[in-house]
Amino acid sequence: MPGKTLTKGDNHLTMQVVNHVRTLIEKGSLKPGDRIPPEREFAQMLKISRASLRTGIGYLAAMGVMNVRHGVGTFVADGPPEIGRSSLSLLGALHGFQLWQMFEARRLLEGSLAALAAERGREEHLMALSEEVTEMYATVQDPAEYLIHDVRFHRTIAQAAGNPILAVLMETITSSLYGDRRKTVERTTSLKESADMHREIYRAIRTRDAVEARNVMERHLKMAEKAQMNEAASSQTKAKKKRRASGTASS
Amino acid sequence: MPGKTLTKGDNHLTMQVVNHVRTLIEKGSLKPGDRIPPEREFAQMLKISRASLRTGIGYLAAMGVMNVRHGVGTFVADGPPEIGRSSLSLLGALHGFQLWQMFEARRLLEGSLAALAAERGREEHLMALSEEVTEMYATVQDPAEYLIHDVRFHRTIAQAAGNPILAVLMETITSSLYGDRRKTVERTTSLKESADMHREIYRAIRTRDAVEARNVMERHLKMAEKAQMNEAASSQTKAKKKRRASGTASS
DNA sequence: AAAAAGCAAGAGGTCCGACCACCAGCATAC
DNA sequence: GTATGCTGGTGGTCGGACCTCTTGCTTTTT
Repeated sequence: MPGKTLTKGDNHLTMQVVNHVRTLIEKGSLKPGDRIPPEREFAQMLKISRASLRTGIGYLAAMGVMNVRHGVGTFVADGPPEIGRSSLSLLGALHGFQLWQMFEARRLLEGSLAALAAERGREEHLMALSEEVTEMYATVQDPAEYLIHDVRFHRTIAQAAGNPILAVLMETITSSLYGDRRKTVERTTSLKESADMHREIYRAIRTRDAVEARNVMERHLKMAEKAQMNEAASSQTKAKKKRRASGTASS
Repeated sequence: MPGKTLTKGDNHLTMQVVNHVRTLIEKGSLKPGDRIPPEREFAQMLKISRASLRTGIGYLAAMGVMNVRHGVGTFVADGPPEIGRSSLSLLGALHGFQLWQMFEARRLLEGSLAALAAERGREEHLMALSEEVTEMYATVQDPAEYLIHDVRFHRTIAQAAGNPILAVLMETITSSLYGDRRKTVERTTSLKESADMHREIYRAIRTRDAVEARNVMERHLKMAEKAQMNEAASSQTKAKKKRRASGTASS
C-alpha cells in the first residue's frame, strides 16, 4: 500500500484531518506554539463540515498534539511533549494497573534517564539541575512551591538524557501519578530529606557517575513510593464523601 | 468542583463523557469487549446532545480505550492495551524524534522486560515463548508469517514480566516502528539468525538468568536496529536501480 | 490623563434534526 | 438450498443556529 500515509484505523474524515495536520507539521509549516486557522475557515479549506473538523481536532487534542483554548483558538502543543494526559489513567482503570507497577515503571525509566543524563548531560543541564536543587532547599517549608521544583528537576534530567521519547514516557507516567502526588508532598514532614536525595542525584550526574546516578534515583523513587503507598493506604479507610476540613489535609 | 474526578483539562462535556465511562469501568459494569449503548440512547441518558457524546467517544477512541465499528456499535477495547496508535508517531513528527532514540527506548524497555520475565515468568509464559520460537524456525522462509511470531514472542515476554504498564509502553513504541519493520523483515536474508537469537533469549529466561536475558535482548535489538538503519539508508538512495547490491549481506 | 466599565468581534462549544453509509439478519425469490 | 434483496439499527456527515468565553477597544468615570 504505497502512498498511504500512516495512521490507519479509524474514520476517514477524522484521519484526513489528522494526516493533513501531520503533513503540515512534517512540511514545517506548522510548529509548536503555532495557531491553526479558525474552525470555520479550516473546515472550508478541507472541504469538510465543521463538525468533522472538530472530530479530528478532538482526536489530536486527545493525544496531546493540539491545545484548544475556548474563545481564543487552537494551537499546536508546545511545552514538554506528553501523551494524552489521562490515557494511562484510563487504560489503568480498564486493565487494572496497580500502583506498584506504576512505580516500578517509573523507577526503571527515571533510573535509566538519570544514568543517561550522567553520560550525556551538558553544562547547561547541570546548571539547571543545580538551580532546582537550590530552590528545593529554599522552599522546604512550602510544599506547593517545592513540588514545582521537584517536577522541574526530574524533567530537566529527562532533557539532559537526550532522548525525548523516554522523556515523554516518563512524563506520561508521572502525570498519571501527579494527582496523588500532591497529597503526599503536603504531608511529607521532611522535605529536607527529599532535597538531600535530589542533591545526591545531582552530584552523581555532575560527576558523570552513571551507575551511582541510577542507584540514587532508584532509591529516591523507592522512598517516594513508600510515602505514597502509606498515604494511599490511610486514605482507603475512609468514606467517599468527605469535606476538606479536619487535620489529615488531603484531597 | 464537587464530583470532579481526575482527568482535568479539556471541555466540560467531553470530560463528562470520559469520566462517566471511567466510572462505569471502575464500577465494573463495563468490561473490555462490552458494548456501550447506541449513541442516540446514550446521549439521552447523559442528557447531552449526540454531537457532544460523539466528541467524548472520539476522545476515548483516540487513546485506545474505545473501539468504534461503523454500522455495528461502540465497544470497550479488549485486545492488548495500547496507547493511541499514532500518538507517538505524531509527537515524533512534531518534536523531531530520531530513529536511534526510538531504538534506544526500545532497548531499555525490552531489556528490562526480559530481565523481569526471567525473574517472574510463569510456566505458561515459558511454554508460550518456546512455542513461538519453534514457530519462528518453522517459518524462516515466510517473512510475513515469521513477523507474526516475532511480535508475539516479544509481546509474551512483556506479559511474563508482569507489569502491564511497561508492556503498554513497549507496545506503543514497537507499533510506531512496525510500519518500517515489515519492510526490513522481508529483506532480511537470515531470519534463521534472528530465530537463533530469540532462542537464546528464551533460554536465558527459562534458566531465570535475568542479566543474561537483558544482555541478549539488547544485543538482539541492536542488531535489529542496524538492519533497519541499513534499510532506511538504502531506501533513501534508491530512486533508480540499486546498482551493486552491496552491504546488507553482513552479520 | 489614567483607570474603570462596557461593548463588540472573533473563536470555540453545544445543540438540533435530517440524511448518508454500513452491517447484519430475515424474508423472499429462484 | 442457495442466492437475492429488503429492512432495521448503528455509526458518520452535514449545515447552520445559537451560546459562551476571551480579548481588545471604546466609552465613561474619577
